[in-house]
Amino acid sequence: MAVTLSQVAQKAGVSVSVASRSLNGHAKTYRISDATVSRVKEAADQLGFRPSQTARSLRLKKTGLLGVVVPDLSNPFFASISRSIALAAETEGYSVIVADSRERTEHEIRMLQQLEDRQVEALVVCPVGIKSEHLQQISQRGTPIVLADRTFPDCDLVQVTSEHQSGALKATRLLTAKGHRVIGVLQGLPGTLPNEQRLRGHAEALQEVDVAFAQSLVVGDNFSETSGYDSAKQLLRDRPDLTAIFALSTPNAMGALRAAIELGRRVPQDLSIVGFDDCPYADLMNVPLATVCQDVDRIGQLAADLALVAASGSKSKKSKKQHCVSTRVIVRDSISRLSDS
Amino acid sequence: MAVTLSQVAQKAGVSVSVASRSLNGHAKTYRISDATVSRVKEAADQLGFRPSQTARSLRLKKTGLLGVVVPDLSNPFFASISRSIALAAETEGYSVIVADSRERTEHEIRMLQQLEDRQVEALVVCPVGIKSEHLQQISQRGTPIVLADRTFPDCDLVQVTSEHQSGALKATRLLTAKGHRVIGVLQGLPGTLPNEQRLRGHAEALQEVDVAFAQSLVVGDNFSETSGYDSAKQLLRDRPDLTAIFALSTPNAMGALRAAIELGRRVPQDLSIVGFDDCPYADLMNVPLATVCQDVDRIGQLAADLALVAASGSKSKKSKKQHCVSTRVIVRDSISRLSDS
DNA sequence: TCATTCAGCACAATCGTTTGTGCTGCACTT
DNA sequence: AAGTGCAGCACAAACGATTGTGCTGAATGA
Repeated sequence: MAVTLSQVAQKAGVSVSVASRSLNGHAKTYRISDATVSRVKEAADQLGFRPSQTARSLRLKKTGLLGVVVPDLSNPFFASISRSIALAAETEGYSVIVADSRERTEHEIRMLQQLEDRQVEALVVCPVGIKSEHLQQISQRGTPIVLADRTFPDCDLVQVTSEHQSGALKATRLLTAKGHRVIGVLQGLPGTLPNEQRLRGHAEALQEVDVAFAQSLVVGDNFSETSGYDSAKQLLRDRPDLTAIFALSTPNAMGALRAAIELGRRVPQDLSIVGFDDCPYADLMNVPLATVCQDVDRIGQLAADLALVAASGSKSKKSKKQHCVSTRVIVRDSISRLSDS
Repeated sequence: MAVTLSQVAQKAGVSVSVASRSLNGHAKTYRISDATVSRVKEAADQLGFRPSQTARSLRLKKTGLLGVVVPDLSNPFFASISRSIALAAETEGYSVIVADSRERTEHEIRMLQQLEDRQVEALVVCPVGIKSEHLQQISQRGTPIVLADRTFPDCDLVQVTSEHQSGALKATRLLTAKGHRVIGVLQGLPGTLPNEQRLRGHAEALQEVDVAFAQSLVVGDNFSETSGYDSAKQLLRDRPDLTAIFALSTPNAMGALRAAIELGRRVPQDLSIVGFDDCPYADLMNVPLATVCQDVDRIGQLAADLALVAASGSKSKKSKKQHCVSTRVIVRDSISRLSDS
């Protein structure tokens, strides 16, 4: 159906090799006359020739494809990351294949396999779970891989992550500065680097005001709204002395907000809430949620750039592995000063 | 780097053709002995053979790729559509390349070109703008194309769209039922099918209560928040008699909400607002926004299915062109009964 | 014993590019 | 006039798979 190079060559009255070189700008180095070049170009134009990317991928061993795997594309956080990756990739002439692992490692593995088979030149993965062997294997098999968001402490893959610890530090400080001392934490997936670093930052802020970090105040087991809702509800019942909640994700925070409303706790009068990550229209929320927000665009762009650099040879293994993107605190109305009664 | 079929063949002591057929289940039809088949399979396993998708794409003229173009991947609406497309495609063994047209026709054209060059087997496009020639051309060149969300009235491409008119009818009825008669409309991009059909539904609802549709109450020129904000602010100033606003998109509605707050108009006491499309956590908003929501999952799934069916031959042009997905009204607190003062 | 048959495989073309190398003339030189 | 050089192109081998067809040898029949 599509017009091929040999048809162009035929129309121009030359061989395919000459046609190829004429169109690729290799004319000079292969001594092809200007007259021939323009004849070829004209023929190509007239026929509407478009080189088959599939064929050149095979020949050049370069697919121009970047694989992206995220846990949930409908989550604005991952959607934004995917977007910035796609935009960054496009400026380099790459296309991105996105895959949704549906928060399941088994799917993640399958999607990665598929992408590897398609010979993507590099991968950007926001992993689910806490194991990284399958990722390391891919890397060892030769496909450069960049981890974003949920990375692994002990793993030597290239990683892009936010400054979780200092972000959490700043978040908790917002609370301690207002007098809060009994602060519940709605955590995400335990064992993941973001979660642990945020906990550490939280503990650090507590230490600044001489409060001991209490594991009993840390509840929840993943980044979802259900986890936030359930564990917040439990915590609010168990600990009447609780005056504030630090939620380690936006869904967690929304779950907390919902729980608070249902339990008749007014935010921020009865309960202050700080979240992690922003969400669209957060300022128009029931209670505009104070939060530490990550620079999703930068994360995506950086991850894409690192992946593409890795793809373009440069097998100098000495390049930096850990890349951190700074966070930004957004103060909104969900925090109130604790009346020292 | 990767292990090829010929390596497998060599290890098994057979020719590539035998190896190929052994692994593809064509053994019987080509009279290959069971012993040979298992030898080949074992060799493939041991070497970790994975067939090059690039090579088989070239040979089979099937890339197994589905192209998706959306105006803004960070918009939850398009993110969700992309996700359901990706999930649907995956079950059929397809991978999807997503491209973000950044709300610009010029980018859309470029992305489409790129996808065509990559020989995607079908396209799902949420077009920007109001021209469809470039889309028709692609279709004519042989790549099946399915339009979603923003479709074109006069165009004979396969389309998946919501029941905009009946949706808008239901939305406006929410307002007229509460006594509202002077209703401002924050419209999206004029000329697009969703916009026009929603306007028609709105007018239909007005007619039911014997109110003439007034063009002067229709403001705005695209689906963005800025458009909603600016035009709402203007409208609220110009028309003190206005008691309600129907926003034709979520960003438009959010802009209106922001404008209302800034102008000191309480929602819903002073001003009722109804939106189109839902957004995450809408129920936790400042004013939980009543809205007509589209079934994004269904839209994506349907679009993907149609695209893939079109890709799989079935050149029976007699298949249905226009596909409609029903909408659902979500009543929330942003509407109040008009006190008949 | 010779021809026929078919099981079991190998050969080679093909998909559409890119690219190393070889071939043909013409213009030179001496 | 024979050799040298180079401009200008064509040939053909890859890339890694799929697939139509041809080849070989053993088993069968007569």
